[in-house]
Amino acid sequence: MLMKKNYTIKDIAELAGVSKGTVDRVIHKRGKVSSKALEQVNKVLDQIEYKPNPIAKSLKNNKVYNIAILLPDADNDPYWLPCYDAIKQIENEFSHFGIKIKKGIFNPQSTESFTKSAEIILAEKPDAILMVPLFYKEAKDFAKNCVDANIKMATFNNYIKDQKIDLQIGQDLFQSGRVAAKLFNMLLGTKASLAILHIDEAFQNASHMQEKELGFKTYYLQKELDYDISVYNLKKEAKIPFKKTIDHFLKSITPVDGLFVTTSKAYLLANCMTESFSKPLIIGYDLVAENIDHLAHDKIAFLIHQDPKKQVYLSLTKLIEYFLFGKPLQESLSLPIDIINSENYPQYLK
Amino acid sequence: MLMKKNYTIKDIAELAGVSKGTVDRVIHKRGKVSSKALEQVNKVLDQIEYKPNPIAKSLKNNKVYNIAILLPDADNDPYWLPCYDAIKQIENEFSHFGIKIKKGIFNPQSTESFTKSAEIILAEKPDAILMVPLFYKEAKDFAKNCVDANIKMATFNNYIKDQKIDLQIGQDLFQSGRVAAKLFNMLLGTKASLAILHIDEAFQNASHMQEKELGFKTYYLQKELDYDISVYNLKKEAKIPFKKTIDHFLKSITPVDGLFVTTSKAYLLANCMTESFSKPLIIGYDLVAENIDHLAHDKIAFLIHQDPKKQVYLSLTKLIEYFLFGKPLQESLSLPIDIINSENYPQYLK
DNA sequence: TTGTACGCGTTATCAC
DNA sequence: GTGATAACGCGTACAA
Repeated sequence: MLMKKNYTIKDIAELAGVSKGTVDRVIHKRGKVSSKALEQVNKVLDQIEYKPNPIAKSLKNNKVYNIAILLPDADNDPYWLPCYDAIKQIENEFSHFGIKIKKGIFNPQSTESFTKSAEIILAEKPDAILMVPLFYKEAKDFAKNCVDANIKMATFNNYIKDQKIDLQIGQDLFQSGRVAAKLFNMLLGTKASLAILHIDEAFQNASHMQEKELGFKTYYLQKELDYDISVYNLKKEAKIPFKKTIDHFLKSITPVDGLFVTTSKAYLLANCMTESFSKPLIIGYDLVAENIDHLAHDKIAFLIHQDPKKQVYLSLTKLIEYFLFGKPLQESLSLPIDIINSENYPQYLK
Repeated sequence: MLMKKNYTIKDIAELAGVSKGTVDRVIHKRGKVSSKALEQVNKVLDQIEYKPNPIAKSLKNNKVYNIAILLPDADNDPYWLPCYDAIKQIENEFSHFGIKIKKGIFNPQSTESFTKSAEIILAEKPDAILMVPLFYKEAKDFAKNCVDANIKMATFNNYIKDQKIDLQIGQDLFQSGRVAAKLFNMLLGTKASLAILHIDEAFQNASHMQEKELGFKTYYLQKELDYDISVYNLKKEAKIPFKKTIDHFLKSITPVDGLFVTTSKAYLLANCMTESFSKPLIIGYDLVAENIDHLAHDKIAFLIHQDPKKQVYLSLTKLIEYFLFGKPLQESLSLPIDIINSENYPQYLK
């Protein structure tokens, strides 16, 4: 094994005493090579390690790769805002590599909106589609259509089971429920009463919330702790302000030591905490502005950061590396479950 | 402003009615261009946005960039182990971009070892040096020498002040002390007694530990909490096992509610915790194997993750992007202060 | 079955 | 001053 670093096709051709074309035919198994030449080239290839130069490859191959992203509108829910930053960043970084990104934006409260955007995107036949599978059934069907149309399929934020997806990036939601449970356990000791709150505009996040709930409950069961846990669904009613619904709810329940909010809406709860109420500890999700404000003022104890920006950035990077450099796509990747308190949030915000 | 995306020099030449060479001279300000041609080219450049193609650039420019890394031996302290993974990963990813990495390994307990490695590295005049400035004075002097020799200088893990460094990546240590303080505050309430432990083989980490201590104390002062805080330095004595020193220490102090270990040596403490002792809460630093073991068994409450792997990976990436694509180097960058408990550590370990 | 020549975009050199 | 041309490494079309 020689030690020189990067061999080119030209190098190999010289070493084997044949021409570049022959080497190329051997490497790409195009045939039309005499057994003698084949042997000579293979002999060289065995001794050295040949890796094609990805730079030269992508310079030559000035194909445009179209990647589409199906994601929710950020006006409806600021949780999605960082995703748009990630897209912009990727566009800047990879515009010269022939990467084009097209956004398909849908209303997170409307299944029809999702389906419609999905159809528009699919009609343009991009090379890959990255989507947030908020609506499970629709997303799964759509994923199947894409796979059939030979479009690479990736998801973030949620997972899809029972359907082959090329790349799935997100957080282990069950485990994040356990993380919250552990935090309460440390803060409250061996005995306490807790409430799990699924607060959402609509219930499109149902499976999302349930996985968290399950992880949360499982923790206490496994540790055999004397925790009393009740579960509530709070949904925005047609003409009633959300605040009113929550206020009413808080007055109606028997006081608890801790509240676990499985969505990014913990701030709605914190908003309603008055002096009169017994001030339970709140653990919620996501670094949206209003949550951070309450975290900084100790009205929220902890937030779990799902880092949607990183999810998008990573997903796109993986897809791009697949197209440009032929790196394999891992099927699924779980990102860290970041625990955030009033002292460490700033570094997560850039 | 036209809408076509990436203009090449050839495009510009055609639009301006001159040759590629002339356009090149205008763009690179090499002179030798008639005022008429200059005007024509500038007119085109004003209307479109020209960004040179970094791929073609680096294909042509097949220069090798040598980057040297001065970092501690991982045998002495497993904390550094992940850094070596990061280096390997970078080598794989960028070998085709002409990036060569050379390691200069030193003993973290020996100033001479550092100086010697530094000299060897400097003698080879790499394009950039990334180092861990464990020994402040020596590192600062060395940094000055590098800057004078026109070598790009980067640091990770610790910061250097009063000396211009091109890139500094690390964690805000003062703030990480505050994070630990906040965690104790949440676990222990408004009144408690704590001990800060600086446990180290030697004291090369002095400034490191002191910044954490300062942040920790500052938190309680600012919040005006009734916390009693004592500080201890525990150092490995020549012929006495560290365990014995720590055991003795634990028996000698008045019991406290919490122990804050400012180094990665919290496991040494946890090892000595017996049933008889009152079991104070321990918060320490770093995901080394022994710490994680205690974390998983609830002998350590929290660990703060400094992510040395990410620090190295990011530092090297920034340097490489500077060389290959001319991206500017930010002077300093603070990474997130990750809070780790028994439920979320696995995702941080890959 | 082979070798050669061309083009991708940039840069540097060399005639004109 | 200027424009044509070679070179970086790869893939491929085409000629031998």
